[in-house]
Amino acid sequence: MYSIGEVSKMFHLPISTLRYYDKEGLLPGLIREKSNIRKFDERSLESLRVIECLKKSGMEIKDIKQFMIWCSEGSATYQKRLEMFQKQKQNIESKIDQLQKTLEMVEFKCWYYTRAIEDGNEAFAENMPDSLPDEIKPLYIRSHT
Amino acid sequence: MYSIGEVSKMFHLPISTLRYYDKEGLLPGLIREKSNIRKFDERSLESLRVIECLKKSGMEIKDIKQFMIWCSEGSATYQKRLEMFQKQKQNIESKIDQLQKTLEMVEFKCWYYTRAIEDGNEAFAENMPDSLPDEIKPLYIRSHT
DNA sequence: ATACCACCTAAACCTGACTTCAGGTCAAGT
DNA sequence: ACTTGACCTGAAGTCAGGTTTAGGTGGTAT
Repeated sequence: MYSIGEVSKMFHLPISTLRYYDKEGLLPGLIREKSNIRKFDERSLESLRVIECLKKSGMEIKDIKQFMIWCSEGSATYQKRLEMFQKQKQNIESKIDQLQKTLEMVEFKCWYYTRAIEDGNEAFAENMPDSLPDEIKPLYIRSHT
Repeated sequence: MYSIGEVSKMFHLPISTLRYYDKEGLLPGLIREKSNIRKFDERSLESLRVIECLKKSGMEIKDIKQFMIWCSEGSATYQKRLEMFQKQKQNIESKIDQLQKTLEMVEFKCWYYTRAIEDGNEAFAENMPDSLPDEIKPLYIRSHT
């Protein structure tokens, strides 16, 4: 059993954030000691680990809350929890795809300014993509579609 | 030359957002017609394309503004613009890495709930990772570190 | 001439995810 | 007795990135 201050240090989260998560219903199993003090057990810590992961994946607080509620409802909600993770898997995959495309555009811009610095101007940009090095062409094409 | 309404349709951005970008200094070259009406030329449209990309990469409005200002300052700022894109390239790469890790965790959870549905309970989770299928073990290990 | 449409501004409002504030409880140390 | 430190609460504040509102201008169609 851990106090809020200890958990704050363990997870590198401000105490205010832990209280906020509790208030928002992200820690449904959280226990209060006599005189109202929060006590985090192993299950609460596991909840925090899951919250950390779901937040990194871009999930919103209210959806994380729904998941935590399902967890506290037992085996009847396995299917819903699975569907939630399957949807989140797709969300993450499409985010990665989007970032890959953005990365190509940014790599193109790196090439572009490297060349502009060499030349001292951007005149080369006037007759693109014909004048492009072959390894840049596919970047250029995809960056502008 | 396009009106704000036309540009709004072309970029699928609300008019209010275009005005907001202008107010925040993201469109330094924007021209006003007699009687104060915004007119978007090819350069403004190219700015909007760049803004779209930089936003997708997760850059903040104030940093995009800085970039746009550098663009309007000519060849003296090529180096700064290059450095900005190089930094942004790294940001995107580490975001992708982070999402890959999160994806592994989410894939593990998909497997976990698929199994829980099969079994009707989560008892199998008690003696993990020993009881894990070999193809899940590496996921499990990485998901919890 | 009046109705309508697309445009304009400043300022207030909104959402999500926190953070800060003002004031209160309680156990332990001096 | 009193101060200190760790905890508690509800309410207000913050920040980014817009959106909405209220009121106003100017050109064209009936």
